[in-house]
Amino acid sequence: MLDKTYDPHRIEAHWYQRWEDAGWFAPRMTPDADAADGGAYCIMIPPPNVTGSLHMGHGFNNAIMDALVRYHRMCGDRTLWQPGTDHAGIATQMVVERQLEAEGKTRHDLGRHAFIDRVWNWKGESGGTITRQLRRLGSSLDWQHERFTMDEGLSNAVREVFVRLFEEGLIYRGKRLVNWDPVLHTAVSDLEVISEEESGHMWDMRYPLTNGTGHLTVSTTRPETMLGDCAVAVNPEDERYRHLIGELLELPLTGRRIPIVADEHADPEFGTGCVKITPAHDFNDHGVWTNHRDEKQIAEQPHGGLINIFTADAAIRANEPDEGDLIPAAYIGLDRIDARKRIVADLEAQGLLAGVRDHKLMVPRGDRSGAVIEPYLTDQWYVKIGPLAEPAIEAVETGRIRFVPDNWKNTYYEWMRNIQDWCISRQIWWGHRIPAWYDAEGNVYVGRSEQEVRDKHGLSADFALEQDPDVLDTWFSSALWPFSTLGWPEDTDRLKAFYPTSVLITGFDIIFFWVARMIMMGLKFMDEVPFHDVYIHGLVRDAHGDKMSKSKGNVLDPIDLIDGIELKPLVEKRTRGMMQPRLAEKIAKQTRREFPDGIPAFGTDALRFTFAALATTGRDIKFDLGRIEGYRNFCNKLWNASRYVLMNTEGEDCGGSGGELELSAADRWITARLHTTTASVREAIDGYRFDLAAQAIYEFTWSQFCDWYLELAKPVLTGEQASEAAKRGTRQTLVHTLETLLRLAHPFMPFITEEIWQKVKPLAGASDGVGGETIMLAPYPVADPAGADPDAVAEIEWVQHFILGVRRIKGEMNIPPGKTLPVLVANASDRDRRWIEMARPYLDFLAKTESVTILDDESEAPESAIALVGDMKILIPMAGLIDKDAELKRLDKGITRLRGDIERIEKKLDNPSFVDKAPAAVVQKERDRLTEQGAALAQLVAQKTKIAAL
RNA sequence: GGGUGCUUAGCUCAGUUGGCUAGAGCAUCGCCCUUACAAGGCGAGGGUCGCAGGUUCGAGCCCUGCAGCACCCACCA
Repeated sequence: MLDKTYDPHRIEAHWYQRWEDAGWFAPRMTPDADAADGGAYCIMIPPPNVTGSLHMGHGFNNAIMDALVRYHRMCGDRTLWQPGTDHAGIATQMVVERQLEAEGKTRHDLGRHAFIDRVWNWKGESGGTITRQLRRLGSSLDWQHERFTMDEGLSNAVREVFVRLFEEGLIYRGKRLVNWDPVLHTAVSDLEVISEEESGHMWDMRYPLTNGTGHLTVSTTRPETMLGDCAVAVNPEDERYRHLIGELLELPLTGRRIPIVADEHADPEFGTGCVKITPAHDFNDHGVWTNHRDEKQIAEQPHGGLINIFTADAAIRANEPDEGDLIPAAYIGLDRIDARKRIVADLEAQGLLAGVRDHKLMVPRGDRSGAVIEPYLTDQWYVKIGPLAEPAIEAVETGRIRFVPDNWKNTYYEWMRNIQDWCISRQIWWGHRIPAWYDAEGNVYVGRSEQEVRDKHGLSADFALEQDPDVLDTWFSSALWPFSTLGWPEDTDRLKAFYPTSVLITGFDIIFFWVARMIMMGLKFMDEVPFHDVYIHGLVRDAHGDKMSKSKGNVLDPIDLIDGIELKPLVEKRTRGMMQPRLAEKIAKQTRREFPDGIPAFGTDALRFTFAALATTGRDIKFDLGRIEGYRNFCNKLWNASRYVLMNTEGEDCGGSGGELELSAADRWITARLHTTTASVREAIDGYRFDLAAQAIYEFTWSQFCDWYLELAKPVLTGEQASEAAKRGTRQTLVHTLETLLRLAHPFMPFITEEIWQKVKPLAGASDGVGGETIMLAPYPVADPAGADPDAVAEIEWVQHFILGVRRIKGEMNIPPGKTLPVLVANASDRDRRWIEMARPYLDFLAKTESVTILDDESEAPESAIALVGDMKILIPMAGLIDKDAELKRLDKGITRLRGDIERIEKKLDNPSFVDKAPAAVVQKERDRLTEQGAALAQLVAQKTKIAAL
């Protein structure tokens, strides 16, 4: 027997342990001759940061993946859910650097080798956190094959891919403008730069013409970059300046002369129409420079016009020996902000500042450091992306890869068709070292190892080679995830069995970072798409729709929802490590207001069911505690219903004895409903509509099984007059329905279903081939089209209407539900009479009927409150119970509703074009309804007249 | 500037090729500790489906325009 109360904590821990120890998460590698083999099904986990911890996004993402994986496993597919973690280069390195900072050290104090050791240590220390938390969620991942992006095999795959791409000319090294993070001292890709509008200023600066005829005024948001100007551009069509093209300007503060060039980039409508060109510090300017670099006046500029003025810290650099005073001494060493102030002041002093005004501008910041990103000239490695993007676009166009919801393909196309070469080198230490070596002359050699390079190029052991200090962008290794985790470049059994994978489950935020790159790399190296479907889910937001973030203090930890948390530790957790004490105070206050009693423990199943229920397509989800509370209650409901079933079946004859078996209409009805539900749930899951699946399970369990079937079963189970055969039939139906329901719900609530199933299984017998050790390997229910039972459904619906009619009268007349009443029935057909006879135990039990008297002549009836079941009237004598006025009001309400309805239908049917053009079935439906409503109306009106006359 | 999504009950959301009286959960209001469950049972109230047009016999759903919200991409120095 189950415990009296549902306690998620007690059942969850031990079941997970059991599942994992038994090896049930591992995929079957070969087709099973006995089982219906559905082929391979595989999902790759989006690898979380190895040193990270679980957040709501992971919770959501994994709840969906596990539901799919458990469903397919139960369907008999050879199912693999591949686990693993990501080294998350910059993010992880930053964490360790922050630890060092607390000790007053930098990574340079340790040196590269010791620093990397330290990161590995940190990984060892905190690396188990997230995988432990994934286990708490019940995730059925194949842990025996867990991978890490920097383990030996995956590193090998990374080098292999790099070398092959390089040999094909798809990886190259070049000096270009990159997004430079002056705090982290590394290049980052376009995707890692977040531009947001900020308040700034626009400065108008005068550049004097060398011919003494005046000056041009240029506007800029970044005056300090003027030290690197190589020209001023005007639009060739601009009448105001056309005659000045080719003239020279004196670049203030430097004494350098720069030309006026004609370029479309200059918009005559904007500002003064004159643009300063700083090719080494602005992407657009660099483009202009490219167009004009061969013109004599530009080519004669220092460095051909491409003048870098910054250090890696974005401070003004010193002059090189051969540069003379290219950079004026006054500014050297100043940080870009100080330099700006100084330059503006100096220009003003010289009368060259024409004005300054407030200006909103988009400021690019590094997504990790928050530092303002600087366009900066450096040597970097790039992937030539065009040739890779083309087949990747085609794979989606031809439907080999399908986005769910479909509209995300537009986002994908948009980016892929405008894609830029991918800067893959990072000037950090934690990551895959670029497999390239340089000799003293700077020649580059690329190979899988230094030895391979030496062998290939015939370099002797004493020939000095130095490996490129840079590491690869984290996403480079992530891009290989779908095949590298399966053993590539080896041709392993797992690779053969599970690539291409079935579906990728992820958020829209990494479509570019990850999804697109996996598609490109998969097609390139496997010659096949990495997955067939991409299911894109929304973001988990807080109850108000705000993004969860540490700084807003509105983060919910999935583990806290599972285990519960007291207010005090919750506040402590939310305010820990806050930089600003004032912010911490505000968050503490807000948390105390929102969770005055902390967060109660809801359990994993409730959390997972909530995620499933909220997983509507193409929409972010607002996580409201009310929802999870509701689904915790649902778990409780299932628990208690199961207790009831067990109470009545354990130790009883559930039909296994071979004794005579009789199935009641209720038994057949719930069985029919179970088939319908099974069909909807399967259809919903197959269509990635987890919300609909959850809803169907919830509705069946609560509103059908608990509210009606268990109640209808009671008179049979406890009734004196019910036959043994009927009791056996009901017991069998109870057990069978519950057992099937548990399997149906298992992918969404793995723990509670397993716990209960273990108790129910022995009673259910092996009739459904469910004799196994665990529900997670039991077959998923199949809907039998023959399971529909229209007769039973009609009869039970009639019973329900009868009961509802009586209850409604009681409810509205404030008669206690438990009070038994004599009930009269008039205008009963033969079928009604038959059903009344059969349903008496149900009616007595659920409608609390004291007696049910069939009137052959309605005129015999005393004054009564009335309810209709089709044409049949249910009459409850009013004497002493029912208020005349209240009953009249009730009748009026019904009459008004019916009249309105009838009016609408008549209008429709009077419209010749409706009768003419609408499908016959629709018209007939309306006609039937009119008849029905008309009869009902007549009954109510007659009743009203009768009552009113009293 | 380009794009995507959203707007349905007090709140959070369903509503799948257009067709019964637009549904659910939560919240609200009554009546109930009925022997599985008060984390419960029974009943009730609550919506001119963002606005304005159009197509259609018929529109929450399709088309056009507008408004508001959210997000993505690009960017004028």
